[in-house]
Amino acid sequence: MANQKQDEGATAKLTINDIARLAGVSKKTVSRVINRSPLLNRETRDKVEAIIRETGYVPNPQARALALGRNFLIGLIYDNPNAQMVLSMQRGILEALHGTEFELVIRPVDRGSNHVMDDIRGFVTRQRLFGVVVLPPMSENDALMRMLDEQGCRYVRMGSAMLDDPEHMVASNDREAVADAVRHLITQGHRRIGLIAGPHGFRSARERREGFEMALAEAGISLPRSLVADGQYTFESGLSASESLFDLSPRPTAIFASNDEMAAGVLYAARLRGIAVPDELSIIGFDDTPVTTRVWPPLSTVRWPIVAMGRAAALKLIGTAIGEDAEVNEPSMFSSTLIRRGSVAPPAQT
Amino acid sequence: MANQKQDEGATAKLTINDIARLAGVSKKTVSRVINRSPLLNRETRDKVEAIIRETGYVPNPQARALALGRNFLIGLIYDNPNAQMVLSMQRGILEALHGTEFELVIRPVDRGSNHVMDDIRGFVTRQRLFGVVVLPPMSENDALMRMLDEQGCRYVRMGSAMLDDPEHMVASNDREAVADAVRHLITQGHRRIGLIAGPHGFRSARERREGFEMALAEAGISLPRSLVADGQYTFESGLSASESLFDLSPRPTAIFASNDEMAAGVLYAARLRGIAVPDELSIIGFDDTPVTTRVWPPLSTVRWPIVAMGRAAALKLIGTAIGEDAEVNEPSMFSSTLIRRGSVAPPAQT
DNA sequence: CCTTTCTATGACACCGGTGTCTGGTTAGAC
DNA sequence: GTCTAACCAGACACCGGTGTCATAGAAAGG
Repeated sequence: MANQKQDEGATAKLTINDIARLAGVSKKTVSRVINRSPLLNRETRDKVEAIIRETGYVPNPQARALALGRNFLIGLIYDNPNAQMVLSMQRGILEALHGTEFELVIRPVDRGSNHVMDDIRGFVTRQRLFGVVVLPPMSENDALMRMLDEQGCRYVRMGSAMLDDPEHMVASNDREAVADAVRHLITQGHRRIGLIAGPHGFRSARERREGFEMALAEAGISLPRSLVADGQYTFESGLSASESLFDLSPRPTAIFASNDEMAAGVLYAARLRGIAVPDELSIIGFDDTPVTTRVWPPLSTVRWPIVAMGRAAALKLIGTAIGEDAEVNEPSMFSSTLIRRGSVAPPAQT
Repeated sequence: MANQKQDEGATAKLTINDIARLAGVSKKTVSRVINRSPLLNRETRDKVEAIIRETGYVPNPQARALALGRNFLIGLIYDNPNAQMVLSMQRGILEALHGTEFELVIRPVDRGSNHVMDDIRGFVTRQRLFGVVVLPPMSENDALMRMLDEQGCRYVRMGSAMLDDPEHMVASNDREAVADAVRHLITQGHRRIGLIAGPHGFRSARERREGFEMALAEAGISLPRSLVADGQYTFESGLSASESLFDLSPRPTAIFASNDEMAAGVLYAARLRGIAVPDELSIIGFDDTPVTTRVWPPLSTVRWPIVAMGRAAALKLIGTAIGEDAEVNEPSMFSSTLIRRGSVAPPAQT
């Protein structure tokens, strides 16, 4: 709109040739300066650097990518109902990428669709991504990883258990974390503890269920099938799943919901029935999403270090970029902790 | 891991030359096929297309970007406390980008930092982005837009009021939406209505406040300064802001919170004080985030079409790509609607 | 049948960087 | 005073596409 820029971009883009001409050197020398080549005369370097600073020259990443044969784009592939977790993961990855020349390209996919595979293939091959981070539940798809391998696309997968080479995986130990949470309930005196499981096909659902069963088994508590209700990781599914649990007689005195959304559903259902939480019913969720502190009473839950895991995943990916054989010492296994809030109490005396 | 791929990428990347050789034509002809040039012999086209299909050739986007002088990356710049809104916006933009060759690169920034401007400049120039979508409150920064202009970077900004040329802006009409919500409260019989305002410096905070004041003025209700509390769009700020409102005597019978997080804070504070909602206090929030349906009672709120607005923003941006002068007929103004849930009732008879 | 016009294709330079190899200086060794 | 080595910097090809222009062959016109 201003009159002085007729053409696109007032700052007519400078090229390496412009800098070379201004500095009176060859483009290759400028290239050396940019890439911090050690075999450069100090004066030459200073001179070129001064020009670069003055002009504000920025190398064209497309040209660089073309010449180098690889680009600086990391993809994030996800298909997860948990918005909060996706966003935290983005944050973690971006923290790791900050200050590097890498950028993050996001790609939500539809797990249900029968061309997910093609979608993702198109995504990674079209953009020639440097690598991708895959979030659960997509990350549990081994066929996808094989495909990525075939396409020569690096990957790191996130998950609830170590499913792969630690070099390609960042995981939290859901099973143990849930077992801890359930042990906490048992310590409080609970014996009839209900489980709202996550959807079939989610590894996290299985891990959490196994942790639940593990803790009960340890304490010698039997688990009738009726105390396990199926959920879909959604608020609504938590709501309806708890209905079936509430119909039981005797009613469970505590419920572990496999994620916070469902735990919020349990709480809501309890209110609808006039069941007091935590006096008549204890609830523990999983994820530590903000909703846990918005409801009343605030929900006890299991917190896992999403941001740190995202950061670790990204560092694993770009670690190989720095030096092909540079040791990548990011941890692969993260542990979660039980956050105690107001939704757990000893069972009523009855 | 498999023995057949020694080198990176089992599918050694095919180039346009390979296709040209296989098809027995020049690379330019292959290029024409890819770009659907109309002046091509049918047979030639079919032959080349067949080869492309068989081999699974995908043009290198970096080379394309270099030759074309522009790339196919859209940036999303945001600095917003509202996770849900950021994610919905991402979804809307991605919907619009789906099926095109554009990808979305995300870039959260720190508004507080005093090198935000440089950060963003680095982002858009380094990657030579095709264009960016800027979310509030960054989108209210006119200096940023000038800078983007200077860098020759297209942009579309999102906001709560039309701040710019409709070509560069997608906005919702927050003022009118809030006025509607408050009119609803007035219709129910409320006269002492409190406001929890958003942070200074957020245009949305101002618009919502003005809508609030507008509705009261229409009804001839005066607004003492004490009925307005400052918030920061966070749950905690809503919580503490409502304390001051609750200390008033007489207490307001209704509170409009400028976003849902703060509305959730009001609800929480009410519970702490033993104030019944909606019997003794009505609450309306803004945004229609999931938390509104997780709490008890579910919160009435104002819903704005985030996803649709994101889609519109992206289409505006890439619309100019299709044909330089193609009419972009995406709407620029969107309107919000009041969602009635359980947090509003007529004031108590007292 | 020859010229003109149009159509379909190819040759070649170019986009903006990087890798390789070569050549000119300078310094150190004899 | 040479010879050699070390060090710097430049020439040039190349990455994988696209734009421009030339040209061969076919179709149209006289």
